[in-house]
Amino acid sequence: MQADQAGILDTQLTAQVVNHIRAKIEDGTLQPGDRIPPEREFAKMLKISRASLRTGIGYLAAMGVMKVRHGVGTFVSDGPPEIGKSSLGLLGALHGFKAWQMFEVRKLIETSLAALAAERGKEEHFTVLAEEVAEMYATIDDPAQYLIHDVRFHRTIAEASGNPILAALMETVSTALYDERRKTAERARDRKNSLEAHREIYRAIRGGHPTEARNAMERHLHSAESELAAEQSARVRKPRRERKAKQTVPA
Amino acid sequence: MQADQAGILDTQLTAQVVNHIRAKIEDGTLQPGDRIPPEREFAKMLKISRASLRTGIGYLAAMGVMKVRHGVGTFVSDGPPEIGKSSLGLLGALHGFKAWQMFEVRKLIETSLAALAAERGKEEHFTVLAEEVAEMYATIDDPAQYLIHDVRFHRTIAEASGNPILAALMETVSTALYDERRKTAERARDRKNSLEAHREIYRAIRGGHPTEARNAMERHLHSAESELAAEQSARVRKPRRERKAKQTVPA
DNA sequence: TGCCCGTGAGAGGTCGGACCACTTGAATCT
DNA sequence: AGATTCAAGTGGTCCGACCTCTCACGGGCA
Repeated sequence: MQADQAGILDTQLTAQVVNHIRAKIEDGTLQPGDRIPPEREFAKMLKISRASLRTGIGYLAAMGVMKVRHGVGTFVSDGPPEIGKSSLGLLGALHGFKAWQMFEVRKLIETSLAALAAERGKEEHFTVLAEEVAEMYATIDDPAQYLIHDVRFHRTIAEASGNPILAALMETVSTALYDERRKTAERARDRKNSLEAHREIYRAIRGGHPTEARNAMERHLHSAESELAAEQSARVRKPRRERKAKQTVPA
Repeated sequence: MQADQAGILDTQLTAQVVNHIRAKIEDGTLQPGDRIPPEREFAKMLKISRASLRTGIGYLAAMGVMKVRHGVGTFVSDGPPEIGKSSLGLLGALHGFKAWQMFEVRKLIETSLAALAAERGKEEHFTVLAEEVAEMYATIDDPAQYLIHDVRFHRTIAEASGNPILAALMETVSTALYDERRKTAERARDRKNSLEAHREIYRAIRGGHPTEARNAMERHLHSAESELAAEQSARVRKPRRERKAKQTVPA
């Protein structure tokens, strides 16, 4: 488990900080929501400077393991797990990920999530799903509100799947995809179709039909992708600039 | 471009650094392999202290976007993309991810990868796959070497899938899973089975049969999981390594 | 009594600038 | 020519001072 191997952590000291906290987490000394000592104290304990300690904490914060609150303290993250949620967008720009590739991943994950939810979902999840569908009906004319319930619907399915890793991955991909489309305004007709699709998904899941749930989700995402593509094709695309020499770039 | 989504970035200044570089990457000014100015210079340009700059760079490095090389410089990452590769293990410990959950994700991703590879793979990929299978034959009695080719085989399939995001996710999950089992010694008979499985997968992919490829991969991973479970259950009375010793903080 | 606001302790955030450690390649010695 | 040395350049660490943000305590006022 001392997995710094491929890790190529910044340096010795940050690695020391990370391992120290990692150990505390793995043996249960530190649990979600717990607070670590003030930086000045902690630095003294570890016999390193405050700056180095902060580097290590920053690393953990970037991974989503720690949460720093100015003026309050530093805590172990206690919300739902996040895997590279904030980095996918940037990595996409860097490596030239295409929207269809992200969508392909999303479809893969969400269809499986739907199937798993149909298999393992509990009554409590079904209840929430039903509520969200109802809310979508109620907010069919309010795009912003509708979107909130749409997101919650998918998130609940993820939770019902019983696989938090898959749920986290869905969150990551969805977020990156959402950033891509944030500027596009959904059309009312799209929401109408979307609503129907969600109802189908809900029924398949509640009925305990994995394959149907998977197919319904597949159809839903497929049409969502088509709508998104249609909207985006109407927009101007900025081309990537060409650069050959690998040298220092002026700021 | 936009203000970082819900981005709970550490602070204003780190956000400034991240956005500055993000912008450069998004408009193509910075590309993989490029070097950014020396910290002292760069800090002066951005009119912030070197410490703050380093915080921002550390954040980007943690996300896998930047690569810092002591005594040389700081570069934009130029290898294959990584999504939370180093964080999954820690997040697993924190949120209590189970091995079966990780395996479930791995199966989902790799089976899809195999199917996609069968659809989209190019001759070059097939050639490499064939070579790796041959190497596996040759190293059937050398666990360490065998493992290397095993990994390369799967990695090549990922590349052949034409979806770098999915490939990166596979890498992430595999790494985390590998950390769990690094101590277990594979048995010769397992490698024998494994080898057969790889041959089947290879043939299905080369033949352009997505469904067969998916099924073959499914079978392969299923038996791999069983073997892993068998090995781990065999070592009862040894639940977790005791890292109490390391609690004493190596100074 | 009870609400409001000032205030200070404590926590993280930023700073600058000295000094250490690592890489690299040019200058020097053999 | 080849091996060795060394200095410049770049990231790594440290110190210690000061700024900003939160929050709770407690006095003042209604």
